[in-house]
Amino acid sequence: MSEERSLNFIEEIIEKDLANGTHNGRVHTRFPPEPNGYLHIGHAKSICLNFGLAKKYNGKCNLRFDDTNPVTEDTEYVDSIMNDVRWLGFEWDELHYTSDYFTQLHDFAVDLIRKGLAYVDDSSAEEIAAMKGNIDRPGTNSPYRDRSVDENLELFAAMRAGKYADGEKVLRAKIDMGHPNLLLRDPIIYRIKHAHHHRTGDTWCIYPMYDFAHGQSDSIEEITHSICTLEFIHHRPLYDWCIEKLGIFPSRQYEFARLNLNYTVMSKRKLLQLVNEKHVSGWDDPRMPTISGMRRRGYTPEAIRKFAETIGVAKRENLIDIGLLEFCVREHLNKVALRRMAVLDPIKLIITNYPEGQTETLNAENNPEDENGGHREISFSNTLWIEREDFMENPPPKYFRLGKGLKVRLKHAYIVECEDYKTDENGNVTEVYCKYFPESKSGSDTSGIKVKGTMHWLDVATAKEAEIRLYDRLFKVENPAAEEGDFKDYINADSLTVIPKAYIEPALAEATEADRFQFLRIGYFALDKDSTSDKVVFNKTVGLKDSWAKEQKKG
RNA sequence: AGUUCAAUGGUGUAAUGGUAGCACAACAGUUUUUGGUUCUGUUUGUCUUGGUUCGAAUCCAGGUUGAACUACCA
Repeated sequence: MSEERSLNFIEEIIEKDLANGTHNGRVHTRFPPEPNGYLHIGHAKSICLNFGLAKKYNGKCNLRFDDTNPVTEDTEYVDSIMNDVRWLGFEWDELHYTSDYFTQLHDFAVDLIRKGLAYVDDSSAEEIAAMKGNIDRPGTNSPYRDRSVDENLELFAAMRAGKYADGEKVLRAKIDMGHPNLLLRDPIIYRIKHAHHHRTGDTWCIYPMYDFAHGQSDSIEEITHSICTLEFIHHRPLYDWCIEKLGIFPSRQYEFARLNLNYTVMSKRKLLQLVNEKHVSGWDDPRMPTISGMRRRGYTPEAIRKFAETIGVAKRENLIDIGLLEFCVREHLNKVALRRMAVLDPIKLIITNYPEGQTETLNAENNPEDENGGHREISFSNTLWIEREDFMENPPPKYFRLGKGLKVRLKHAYIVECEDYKTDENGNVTEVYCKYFPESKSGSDTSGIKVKGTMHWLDVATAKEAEIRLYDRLFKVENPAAEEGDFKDYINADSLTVIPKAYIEPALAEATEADRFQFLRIGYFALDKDSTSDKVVFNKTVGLKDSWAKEQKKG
């Protein structure tokens, strides 16, 4: 059904498993976010991968909240994550929370103690860190490492019963303090936290660590292919160790390279800082690389899914050009966005030979890319708004817009020729005077006049006002996280431009947040949630390709 | 420094021992009542040194470069 396309390395693994009859041909993945922040475009890559694989191989994909740290997690994030996954176009087969497994996880820990593979350590965090050794020096055994099984059982039960304060004791796996992989030097698997959990409340005061929760949760759900990002590659031996020692369902972990986009940051910690320190208006600020930010800005799920497919999946570190994401957004919006006219920086155009007070209604197509897109009516008169940059007093060659003696077509209307203009005391152009050619009406042009340029415009009498917000990249450098010093030093101070009073077609006043528009010759726009009945606000999603701007840059 | 992973045009990603392809970007045209869109064409690449082989981007060895790992975070 789909065109020939090569497999990524994970698909190859799956197809090999399928061919070998591993798990009886069953494919089951999961997307396991921690509910401690909003999802971003990097998560979108992972979501598309995990849910996409399940769909492709007729399998299942779970959504599982990895909520083992009560102090950072919250239901606000749970709700936003579910909303974002659905908005992207995916539905989970099973919904789980790691916290639902707390009892089983606790029993796994007891099992490990019984097998002599875990012990309670009374050392402080500092002492444990000191005994850990480092990259080129082996660690040393804890003095508590050889406690008896019975003593460990008793102590762990006391930990669970709340007999100790936070940090007083931990449960550690007994592996090898000399192991070159630091994660295998007797990792902590349970810690004491007298904290309220967003789902289990005060039932527990001990919580499992990631490494003692994630793999077992995969195993409990009989996940066949547990896909995560490269930084977890060192955790895999521990993931496998737990499964092997516990003798539970053998889920397998595979790692791929996370998405990096230039001119932005992608870590939840950094995004949280931008929000908390008010560098942006919130998690859904249209400049944020979050799903909610992109949604608010006007990106579509189709565009994001296409992007995820285009960038591929591999193990090589990457830094993807934001231009590719924008290309995917334009590509989709070009097909679906309704064409409308808007003037962002207005000056008046007065048609001197068009009768004062006369109005006519013109018919304009909604989308030239869509035959069934229909038409709308727009009004025309002798006084119009046009874009300031569409007129020049001294136009250079190849300028296909207005200037004294130059002719252009007004989109869907007539051809006009500029005869004069007026400036204010500062020399700024305020009005442009043109004559129009009555026989050049769009659709019934018998004038025989050929023009190079077509401009957008608005009838002053019927145009409505709107606030328009323009966005630029949030950072001035390609990779702020890799730069010297604080990443926030590289924030682009001009990333937001607000145009308080622009003009739009009357029909646009009725827009909803679900609509997508192309403002002719400017770019794609979507209604912002800040809109009220008196004031509509539009966000610029992304600009149109502008080959004139490029031409000018060449000088 | 130890361990692990990776290295293909400017950016991504294919080629699974047999013609280095695709997308974006760039450039030149084409089309166009959006300087949008469409269509066509062009430029640019296998980290390095050896080895195996009739044949290596692919396999092997050494080197180089980059990344990750030393939270009671995930």
